Amino acid sequence: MAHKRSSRAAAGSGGAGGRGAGSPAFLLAQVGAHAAARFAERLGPLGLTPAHVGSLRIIAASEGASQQEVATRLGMFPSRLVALVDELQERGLVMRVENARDRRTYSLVLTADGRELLERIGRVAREHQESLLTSLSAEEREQLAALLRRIADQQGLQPGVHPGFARLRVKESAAPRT
Amino acid sequence: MAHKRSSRAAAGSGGAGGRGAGSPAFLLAQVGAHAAARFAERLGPLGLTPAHVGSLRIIAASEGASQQEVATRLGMFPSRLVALVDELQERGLVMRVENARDRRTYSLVLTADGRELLERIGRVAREHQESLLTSLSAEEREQLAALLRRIADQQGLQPGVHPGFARLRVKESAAPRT
DNA sequence: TATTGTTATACTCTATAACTATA
DNA sequence: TATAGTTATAGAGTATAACAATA
Repeated sequence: MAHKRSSRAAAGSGGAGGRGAGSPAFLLAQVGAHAAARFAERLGPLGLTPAHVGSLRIIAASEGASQQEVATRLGMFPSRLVALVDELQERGLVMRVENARDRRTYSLVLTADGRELLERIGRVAREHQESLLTSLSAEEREQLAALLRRIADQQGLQPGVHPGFARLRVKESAAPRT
Repeated sequence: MAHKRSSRAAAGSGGAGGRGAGSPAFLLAQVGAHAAARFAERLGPLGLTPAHVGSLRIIAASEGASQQEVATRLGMFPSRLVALVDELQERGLVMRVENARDRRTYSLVLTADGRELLERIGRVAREHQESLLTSLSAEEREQLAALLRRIADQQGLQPGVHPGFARLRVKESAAPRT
């Protein structure tokens, strides 16, 4: 049903070559955005956003870290993390533990519910992946992951940190100079 | 320099398996967002956004289409396309040609400058791709593209249409039910 | 009455900048 | 004085709804 006879042939400029709408770079952005959107959809019923999940994962991976540290790792502004942690705390997923040595800081810790939810998120993520990569065999999935890891490493991306967490602003810049 | 000894090993839950921060699905979203952000950066000096470029490409690929048609293909609201076309028109890249048969509609056409700029964008896109995929050989790039095309086709993605054009809203949804 | 293009309004989201309390 | 966390403000961006012209 989804196959309209190699649907991605025309549109754009060249053919299957290396540029335009069919280029690996564009496909990467396109499929990646699709993957992110679908995952966000699956998170909806849990009342979570991708940013929530990213925060939970970082907090779980670095127990006791301060908000500044977590914000830095996620590449987001501290003021933004405050709101996220507020929400996670209200729902009993995360605790702000007072730090005796420096009473300005809090140590962020997951609650039991938080850890439980994280496991549930893991199941949702696996369902999502299965649905997304259903057209690829196990070997092909590993092949894809290997290629992507190479790119991610070379580009200096941090594991577990989605660039969308830090909303990079694209300056409108000055004159067009067409 | 970028290699901190297989940097993406820890963080998240499992190892290199299939889930968490190192899963193909997450990598796809992560690398895809990175690719999109970098491309947007390169577009900055041209005074363009990815949405501008997407519109230009669709208009070029379907000369004379109405705004409704273009908006539908891009998956965006007509009211949003109006603003984009306004800007493209102001800069002499696109023309709204009156339609004799139906005077409610305009046929969107690229100007000579528009076509020229589109070629320039093509060069920028190739530079971007080269910089993004510098760690992959030519065969590996084609391999990657082939895998992504399979996913895109199976998922019903339209060639040349980035999901980000249609800002899908993720409802906060009702109760968490943690 | 329905549809195209347009304009106007409201809303969401986020960066930035103050502010406080501790150091 | 500098820093962690917080709060408040403002600005960008976009969906939604209303509107005018034409079919």
